[in-house]
Amino acid sequence: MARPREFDPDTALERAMQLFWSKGFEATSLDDLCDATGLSRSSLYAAFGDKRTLLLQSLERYEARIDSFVGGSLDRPVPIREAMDAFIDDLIDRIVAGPGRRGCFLGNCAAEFARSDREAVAKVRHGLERIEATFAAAFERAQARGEIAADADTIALARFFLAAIQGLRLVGKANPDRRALEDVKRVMLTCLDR
Amino acid sequence: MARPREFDPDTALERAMQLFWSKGFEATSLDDLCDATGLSRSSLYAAFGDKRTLLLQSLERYEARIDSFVGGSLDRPVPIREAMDAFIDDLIDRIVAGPGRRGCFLGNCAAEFARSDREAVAKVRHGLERIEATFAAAFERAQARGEIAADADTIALARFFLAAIQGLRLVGKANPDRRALEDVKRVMLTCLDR
DNA sequence: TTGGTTCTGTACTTTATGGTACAGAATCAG
DNA sequence: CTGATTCTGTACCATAAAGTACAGAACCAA
Repeated sequence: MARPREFDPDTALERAMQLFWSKGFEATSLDDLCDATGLSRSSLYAAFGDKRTLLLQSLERYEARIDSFVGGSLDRPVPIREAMDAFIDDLIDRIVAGPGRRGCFLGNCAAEFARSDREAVAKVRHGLERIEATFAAAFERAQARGEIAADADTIALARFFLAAIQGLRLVGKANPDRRALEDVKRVMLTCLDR
Repeated sequence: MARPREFDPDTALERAMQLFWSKGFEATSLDDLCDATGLSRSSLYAAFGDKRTLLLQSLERYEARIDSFVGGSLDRPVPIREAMDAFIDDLIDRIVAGPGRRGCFLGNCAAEFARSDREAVAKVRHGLERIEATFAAAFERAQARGEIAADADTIALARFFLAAIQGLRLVGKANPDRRALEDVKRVMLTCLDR
């Protein structure tokens, strides 16, 4: 062992992820990344490999975070409908206020890489499936509590909410209008009443 | 008047649009555009202005086309639920088969330009609102026919389907799995039964 | 035919990009 | 203290990009 690192890789990755999330992969230059992380090119490359590898690591980081965020939001001692309502309301608040306007990092990467990077898309799919499973688990618990019809298909519901929320966030980018987004939310939530 | 054009601007724009739709704006180079259209740089610039202007024109072209496609799909002599089912099934078919995997051009641009190009986003919003209106009109007609509950909010329904379909197409990019997408469709359609 | 005008293709310029080389600074083991 | 080793910053390289200049081809009017 010799000279130790002068930076914290964890915070550097966090900053890189935030930047990729906000600007997308192509639109983020290495200079941008160096500015945001405070690292020089050499340190960046030594620590994380090239730009694309850094993106893949950012995706993994995001996946873990978003999944635990979703899980935490839905695993509260309130009816599932109430929890979902609050969860989506929170998303809408952030879209309208601005910071949520950058969408979901997974969704952004799905849009950007669908045709060009199979490995990145595989990571995105993995992340989406994980969120889907988290939704499904919450719906199953709610079903056991009698809050969702016993014959409801919780997997289908999970897939639906996954897609609908991606759509909400995407549409919100172009039209961050609270009323419109709340209309979407209201109809979405009726799918739990059955 | 002097030397006439050797190309058809309409087909050139069509090809440019297809390319932007498939690859996105940043990832499409001028060389790509010249290859696809068969034009030289000079002709491209003289006819359409710079790359960004060409994208904006592509957006307008797409908007008109997608709106008339949606309108045509929903304005058939069948119950609205059946028409929506067929419409979404068609989307799913294309996603699974491949060509639909590039998503909706409006959605792609929403994702790519949300933060970087207000004018492009305004065009996207305009297009989305137009589709929303087309959905709403179809739902109102269906409501008048008694196929949708008289107290249903057709605007909210339109906004919901707009977002949900964007979500379906986005998720389909990362995971073009027919069963999963049909699950999403099935739950979506229940929102018309009320 | 001819002259003015518009179109087309090539070659170029400028700028920005991702990635690398390398010299020197900082550290720890012995 | 010393020297091997790892880290950091600067300078650099090659490439690709968007956009432009310009010469010459194609056309129409007279």
